[in-house]
Amino acid sequence: MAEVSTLGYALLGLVEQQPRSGYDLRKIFANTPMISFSDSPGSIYPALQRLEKQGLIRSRVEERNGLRRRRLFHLTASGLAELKRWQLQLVTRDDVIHRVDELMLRFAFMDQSLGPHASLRFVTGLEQQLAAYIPSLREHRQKYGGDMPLSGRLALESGIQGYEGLLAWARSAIKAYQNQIKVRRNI
Amino acid sequence: MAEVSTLGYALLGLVEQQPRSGYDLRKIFANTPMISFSDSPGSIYPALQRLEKQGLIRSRVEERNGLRRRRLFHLTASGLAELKRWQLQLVTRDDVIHRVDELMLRFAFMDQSLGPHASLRFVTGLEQQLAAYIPSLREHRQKYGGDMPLSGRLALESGIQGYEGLLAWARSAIKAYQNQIKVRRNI
DNA sequence: AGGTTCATGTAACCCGTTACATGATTTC
DNA sequence: GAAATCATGTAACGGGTTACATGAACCT
Repeated sequence: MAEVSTLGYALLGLVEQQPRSGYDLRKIFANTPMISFSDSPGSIYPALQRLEKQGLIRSRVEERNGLRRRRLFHLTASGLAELKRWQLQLVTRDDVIHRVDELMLRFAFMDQSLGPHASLRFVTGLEQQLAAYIPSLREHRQKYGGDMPLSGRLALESGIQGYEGLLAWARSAIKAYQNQIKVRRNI
Repeated sequence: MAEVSTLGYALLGLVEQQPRSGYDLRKIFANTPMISFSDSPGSIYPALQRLEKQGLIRSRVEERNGLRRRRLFHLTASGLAELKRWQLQLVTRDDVIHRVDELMLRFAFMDQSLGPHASLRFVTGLEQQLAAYIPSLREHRQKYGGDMPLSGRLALESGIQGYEGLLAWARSAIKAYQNQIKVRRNI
């Protein structure tokens, strides 16, 4: 059976929050910071069909007095399990290099499906992978930076600063979760 | 005639620096910060074939005494023109939202093909688009941040900080080019 | 009556991924 | 002589992009 695409996981995370129609999902991709996903019907409706075929979501047509009918999708038990499996994977160096956006997506819905302890483990893993990867970029800059034209050097610099910013973010996220968990325990 | 993919432009930029073989290009994608591109032969060799069919690169087989022969690709005049056309496009809001990586790629090879004035125009345009886009993300955080679970809020925060970091980078790049151009003029 | 928004789809095309395949040369 | 590296390809598959298509309800 085929695998779930990044878009597929975004859809799973959104229909977990509440049952939604294809149109709802398109609006979210068009109007919120999830705008980095395409809101074209040609990507979303086929993706929903695939997820339903795989048994990860199910749909029913909602009849609404006066209003147009629409097809509402909701998550199944196996869809929730697949969502969790995907989120629980260890953060790898490869994720950090090739799939940063997907990492953030995995994290964005994590509290709602797995709770703060899993989220804390995730950002901790991310912090470690970033701390391990960034030095290799710095080394490259030191070795070859002198020979590069200014635009090349600056482009490399932008990559390094992007990862450094992410590392700083991960560290502040760790603290935020440590605080939250401590506070919860004291209630 | 079909268009050039992001990978295609990366290849054009690299063979502009010097003639290179498919294997050279794979090694660059495997061992340098351009590692965010895939180094699989199944992407690179077909991409090179497409570029050659489009007349943007040309190849000759290099015979090397003792060493294996390899196919060296070099940029054609029309390839250089296409590379420049792609790089000279105005930076749009859509670029900033959907194609940040491609923007950096456009910039990375810009000094070598177009010179510092074009690079300065590019980072200036990028700075403007970022400065215009970021407030809409901040607004979203202010409106909906309170209702979001911690992981969602943090994920949004990471996006905002990423764009803010890029904005700071763009401003420092603008200064770097202004200095460079001033110095050049005084020689 | 006409334009906009709501709402859901299909189909062709392209390209990246993954896996398979081959053979020469260098190194140990 | 075996393993690693050099070097170049092909083929099936899947999914995203773009464009096309349809129709109901709402607003003016």
